Amino acid sequence: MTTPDSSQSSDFIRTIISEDLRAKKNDGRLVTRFPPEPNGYLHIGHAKSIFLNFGVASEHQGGICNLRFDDTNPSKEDTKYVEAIKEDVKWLGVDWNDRIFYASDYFDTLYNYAILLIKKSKAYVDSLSAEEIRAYRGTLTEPGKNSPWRDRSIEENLTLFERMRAGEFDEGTHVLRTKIDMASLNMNMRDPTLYRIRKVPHHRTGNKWHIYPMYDFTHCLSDSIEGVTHSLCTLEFQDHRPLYDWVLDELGVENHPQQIEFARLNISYTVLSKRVLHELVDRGNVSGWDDPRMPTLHGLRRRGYTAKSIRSFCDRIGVAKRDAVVDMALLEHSAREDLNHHAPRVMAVLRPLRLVIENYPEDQDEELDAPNHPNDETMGIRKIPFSRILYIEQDDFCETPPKKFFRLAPGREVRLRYAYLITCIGVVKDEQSGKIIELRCTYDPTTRGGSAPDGRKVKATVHWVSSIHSLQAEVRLYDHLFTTPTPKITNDGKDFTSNLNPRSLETLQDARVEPSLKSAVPGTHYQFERHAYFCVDRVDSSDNALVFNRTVALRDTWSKAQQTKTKIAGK
RNA sequence: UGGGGGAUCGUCUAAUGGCAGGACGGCAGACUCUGACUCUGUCUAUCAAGGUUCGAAUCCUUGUCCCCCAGCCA
Repeated sequence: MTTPDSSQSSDFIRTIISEDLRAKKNDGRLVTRFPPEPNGYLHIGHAKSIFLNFGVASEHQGGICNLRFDDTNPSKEDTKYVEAIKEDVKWLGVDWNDRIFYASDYFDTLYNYAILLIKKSKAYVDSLSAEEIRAYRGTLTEPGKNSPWRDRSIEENLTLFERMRAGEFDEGTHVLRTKIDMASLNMNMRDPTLYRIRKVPHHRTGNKWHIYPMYDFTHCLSDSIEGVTHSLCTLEFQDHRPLYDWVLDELGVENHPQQIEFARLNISYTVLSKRVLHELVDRGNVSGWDDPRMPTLHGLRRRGYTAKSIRSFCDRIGVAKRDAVVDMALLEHSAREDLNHHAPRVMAVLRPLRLVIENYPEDQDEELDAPNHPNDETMGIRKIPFSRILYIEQDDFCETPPKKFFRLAPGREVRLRYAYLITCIGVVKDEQSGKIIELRCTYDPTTRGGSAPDGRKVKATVHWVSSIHSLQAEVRLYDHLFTTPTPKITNDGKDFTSNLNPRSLETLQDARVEPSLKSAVPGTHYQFERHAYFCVDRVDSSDNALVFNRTVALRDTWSKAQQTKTKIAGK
């Protein structure tokens, strides 16, 4: 079990649980569970549930939380998803110890419970087609009507159900349904289906079964079997709670957990629906479940989000019952907050502009000391090579600087970070295009390290790399996957993909990074100073082909001010 | 127009009859060898209308708006 987080704020679920515990309900036991279906990858919405379930259990003496795969639909599920889910949960820092379960482990028990219901005359085999069942169900405002097969004898039902199990019937010919009330105001209570025939192999039980139990039958019983006390799920299951309780009551089980619903997570500029994420993967809108633009845990991890930042994000958003869309900026803040402490600083020039220091000897170079973290000496220092020809960022030079532009300009002096003060004395342009291709500068040899003996100040410090010493790298700049805060809301009946952001990925092939990054280990986090936090891509990066993913940009009041100015000017 | 839920700063979220608070965000400033970080100040909220009460986000009444439900998905 993970360590309790003492700073954990309370929420309505924790309040209920604390009260139950104080009242010695369930003999003072606390058992929760995280029940993913292995039909896709986990996303950050699942992280919310994981931290809620495992978190609340860890906060109480003796509390436990199970990891349980809800694997009742073999046509959609796969072992590869089971493995990916386990990896993600582990990555989040959650330890389920040996408490890993599968609903499919309960298939025999579930089958016997189904027989019990039949014997109690509370379930029957229906031979209507799927379409007919739908038609008989009625509508939201009209009651349904009983199936003609509803009054089969217990013996006939038993025989038919056994034959379903034995694989004697084709898919769709029969189902086992409860006998509740076709006129119920709650659609879920109109004789919901318990079992359907599926003639596909299951990733864990192989060909043993030809019938599979439905969620409403499986979930409550699995909870009960595992001794779960508090079954936490999302809001859309509120209407299912009467059925959850009905099944357990009818079967007279010993342990009857309490289902409590909370609002699922939504984040602006992305989608958190496994179905939709599946579509993005299948249609090739992204490179896969682990595309760094995806809100999946695999994607976020590859993008450079840390488990800790995701946890603090989940702590911050809280747990409540109202529908909400959390600002993506809050997630980004959580990333910066963690990375700021831990990511070593390095210099990288994303869009290089050649800079020649005329008074620096051609055949000379030297090494300068640079701290790995400006506010944390314990992270040490590294050497950075300096020479006559450097690269700086194109954005750090402006031939006709606007007001408040502090960076390099003709005749202006700035500091090269941890190096020297330089002054721009000339600009070389391409004769054809007029594009600036090189800057001519002089340096002040007395300013080695970056400060002037005479105490003079400069308004800006720019980062740089030495041209011959620097390394080429590919840099992937990621932006929001969608252009609108609520991607599922579209105009003119268009598909949600019409809101996909065409600029969600910009790849820079000619970035130059300092040589200390030579053997950067995949998955390592860095701050490219004055740019952003980056993560060495765990899939594509190697010693001879460095690839960096931008996790999240540094806050940038300068460019923000520029954008505001442009916007105002555009009006 | 059935049933089940929900409405508090721009966004999340506290306050369970007693000062509407926190975080993100925005704005302004200080600091700065990252226009970062940090720090300071500041901005903005109880869905509406009635009622009960010394006192209401909270209790009552009547409305309004939003979400979910008609899978042999979970």
